[in-house]
Parts: sequence; C-alpha cells; structure tokens
Amino acid sequence: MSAGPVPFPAYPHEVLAVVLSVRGDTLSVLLWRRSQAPHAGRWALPGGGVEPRLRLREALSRHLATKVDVREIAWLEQVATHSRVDRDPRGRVLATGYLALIPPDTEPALPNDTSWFPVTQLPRLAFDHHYFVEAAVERLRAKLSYTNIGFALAPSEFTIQRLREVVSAALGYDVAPTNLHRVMTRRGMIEPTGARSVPGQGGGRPAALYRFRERTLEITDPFAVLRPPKADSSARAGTS
Amino acid sequence: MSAGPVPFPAYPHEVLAVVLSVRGDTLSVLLWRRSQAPHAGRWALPGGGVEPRLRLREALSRHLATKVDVREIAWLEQVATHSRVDRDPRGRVLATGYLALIPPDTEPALPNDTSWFPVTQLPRLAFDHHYFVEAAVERLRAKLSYTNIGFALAPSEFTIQRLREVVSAALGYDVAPTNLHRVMTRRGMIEPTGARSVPGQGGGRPAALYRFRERTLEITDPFAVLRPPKADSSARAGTS
DNA sequence: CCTGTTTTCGCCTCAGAGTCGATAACCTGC
DNA sequence: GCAGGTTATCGACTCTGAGGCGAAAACAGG
Repeated sequence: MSAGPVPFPAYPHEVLAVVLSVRGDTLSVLLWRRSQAPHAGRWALPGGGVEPRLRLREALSRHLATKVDVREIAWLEQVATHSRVDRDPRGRVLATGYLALIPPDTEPALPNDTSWFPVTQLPRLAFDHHYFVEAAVERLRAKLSYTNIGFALAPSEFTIQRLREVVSAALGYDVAPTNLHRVMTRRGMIEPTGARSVPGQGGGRPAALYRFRERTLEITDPFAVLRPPKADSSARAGTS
Repeated sequence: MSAGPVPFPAYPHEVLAVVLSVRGDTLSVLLWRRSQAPHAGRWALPGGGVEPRLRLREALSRHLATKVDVREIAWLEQVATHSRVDRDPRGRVLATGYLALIPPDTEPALPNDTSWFPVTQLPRLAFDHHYFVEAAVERLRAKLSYTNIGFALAPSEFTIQRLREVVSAALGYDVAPTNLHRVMTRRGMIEPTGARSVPGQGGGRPAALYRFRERTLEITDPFAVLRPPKADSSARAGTS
C-alpha cells in the first residue's frame, strides 16, 4: 500500500449466501436460526464479515464452510449489494449477496441451528434477508431459461423424469418431460450416459440416464432480436 | 442504532458509474482524467466515496451530479461489487459499479477533465475500472435483447432508421431496420407518434416518428424453455 | 412524370411447444 | 417362460411466433 490514505468513508461489510437446492421436490433455501440479538430467534442467511485479506467470495466460502461442505457448491454468483442505512440495528452494514446452488443428490450434514426451507414457505427472516432471497430466486429462474445453469441444480446423473422434477421445482410450475428432453437435447445441454436407471419398484421400462454436457455456464442465445450479420464470413467484426 | 457494536470489519467503499450513451453512432462511456496520484493522468470512471447517511445509489447520484445533469440519466442499475485487495494502491477499497444510460439527444455540459470515449477504443483506465466497463457493456447488450431497455438509449422520438443506428451502436454490429421495426412493434415496445420526420436533405418519403411506449423496464419473456401450463383457464397453478 | 429514398407488406423458413400414438423395456403373476 | 400391466422413449404431425429477404407502395423534389 502507498500513495497516501484512502479518502473514502469505511463501513462494516458482510457477505451473505442464498444457498438454493431442490430438497424433496421443492426449491429450498438454507437458513440458520439466530441465537443472539439482534433478531434472536429469527432465521437468517449464512454469511458474515469479511476478513482483511480476503475477497468477498473467499470470505463467503469460509463462512459457508461452517454450514455445508463447500465442495458441494456447484455454482456461486454475486447478485447484489444492499446498502440501506438501517438494515442492521447495530449500525450501518453493507451486505453483498451471492447465489449458491447445490445439487439434490448431496446431503450436507447440517448443524443443529441450520435447515432447509421451501422458498414458498419462508419464515420471517432477520434483517433484510428476504430481499436477497427474492433476488436470488429470480436470478436463478431467469438463467434457467437461457443458460445451462441447471447443471448446478441437477444430480450428476439423472433420468428425464428426475430432471423434470428438479426443473419444475426450481421454476415453481410443471414442465412437460417430453419437451424438456427435446429442448435440452437440441441445445446440446445434456447427453445420455449409456447407463439406465435401476428399475425400482412397480416395474416398467428403466429410464435412460443423462448428464449435463458442460458443467460451466453457457449461454443459449436468448432469441437475439438482431444478431450479428451471419456468424462467419462477412467481415465487420471490429472490437475485441 | 442499538444492540451492541457491529461485529464486522469495515472497509472504505466507493461507488462508480459506467455512464453509457450513443455519441455519434458509437457507444461511448464517460470518463474523467485523474489529476492526482494514484494513477494521475489516467482516465477513470466517475464516482467516489459513500457519505454516512447515503445509500450507494444516492451517493452515486451526487457524484454524478458533478459530471452530468442527473435528470438526464434514464436508467441506473447496479452491476457488481469488486473486492480485490490490491485494487487501490492506497489501501483496500471495495467498489460497487453501476450502469447508467443517457439518451443521445441530450448534450451534457461536461467539465474540462471529462469526455466521452467509444467503448471500442478505451484508453488505459485507472485501477480496475476496465472490468466495470466490460461488465456494464455486457449487461446492457444482454438486456437489449430481452427488455425494452432501449428506451434509455434512444431519443424521446425517433425514426426507425435512427433507432437502428442507436441499437447498432449499442450492440456493436448492424441490425436490419425492417426486422427491428417488426420486432419492436410486435412486442409492443414502440408506438408511432403520428408525426413524421422532416424530409431533410435528399428527399424521399418522410419517416414516421416513434416513441417507446413504456419508459420503465419491462421484460420480454426470453423464449421460456417451458412456460407455465397455458396462462389462463387450465387449473394447476399450485404454489406461490 | 420520373427518380431516389424510406416504409410497409407478403412470403419463406425455422425453432419451440403441444399432442398423439407406436414401440421398447421392464415388472409381476400365473 | 409367457401374458399382461407399467413406464420410458421416440417419431410424426401440427400450430404458432420470429427472423430473413425482397418486392411493392408511399412520398418529396426536381
């Protein structure tokens, strides 16, 4: 550090995670119950302060490690920073919220004060945490329609039926499995593993297993109003 | 304030604005030239510290007021918060960046140290400001395709040709005016004012004038992979 | 009335969504 | 091991909305 002091006012800063996962066919968020004031007894998002040498994301990972195994987090994305002066009764605190996604086939060992809540049946949350939840769910649902973000919400291998359940839970409404299969396939998002599901009870044809082809975010051109001239050939590129 | 002290470390926090506008057929960003260390002589985004009783957005508006008339800002949206420990040589500073849009028919009186730069020909920026510019431009381009955000980038009244120029500049590639007209109309985004443009030089049929129907953000369902059952009738709703 | 410019319209193609039925693969019970 | 029930998968067809393209229409000016 050098070149004189920083000329800006400082404020306590916290990071918060909206950890979303499909638990038993409903999209749920991970909350922990506060035992101390302020808002003792209310449910809150996991998170906390930012240590001096950590970036926001790193600080958040450490806080999350006390709740879930961080390796289970398949997606982590910053959503928004809130700055209401009175959002914390103890004094002004800025808060940056992240969206974190966990696949449904991992079962984190939760501490006693922590549990999953369906996003449609949230308890009263501490501070302004409900704003973060709303924003994160909205972000997730938007991205489900034009990215392959589903990879972070689905098991590593799944049947189309299971994928339908997961996507339906995340979106909040039913989707038809036949169209889901066709769309995901046509977009090249999923591919069959070759294996088949174990028949299970009740008989019937065992379903084929699929996996997401990529496990990093890819954007499926959301019908671009007006896309580049024609992809290849025709010059004009210009920038970057 | 009450209930004990805030238990989180504090950091200087600044707000930055990526002010974008179409200037002479190219998407441009508003920069000012730093006169003092660090990074004296380099160009930087407008912004600064956050006063104690102001929210981030309010603080940003005040900083912007020294550069442009705030009333000209047609859209203001938070994009991201950066936290690299060494992003400011004077010490750790967190920074929250905003995207601000200004219509092309307003001509802000700029201070001497301030001017517009085409986003494709940026000078070397101070700090990590280029990250903010990239993120803001990306956000703008994404939203152009599935929202009516264009209202903040277009004049209050315009011909289809002019709209094409503005949109082309923002996207960085040419778009066909005929499709633009149809798409914008079909989505109900624009409507004719009834007036026609002055013929101008060269003759030809005078173009009809249009305006954006709404000047607040509306989202045009980006082809939802799987949308709700059928909107009305057919029961099945369920949650929410 | 001819020319140049801009708008407007029609036609074509393509992708997504929904429906239906045929077929495949498995179970259970006899 | 075979018949019948159950579930999964796939293809064919249709419908709708969007983008690409080009021709026709509308209009000002000479």
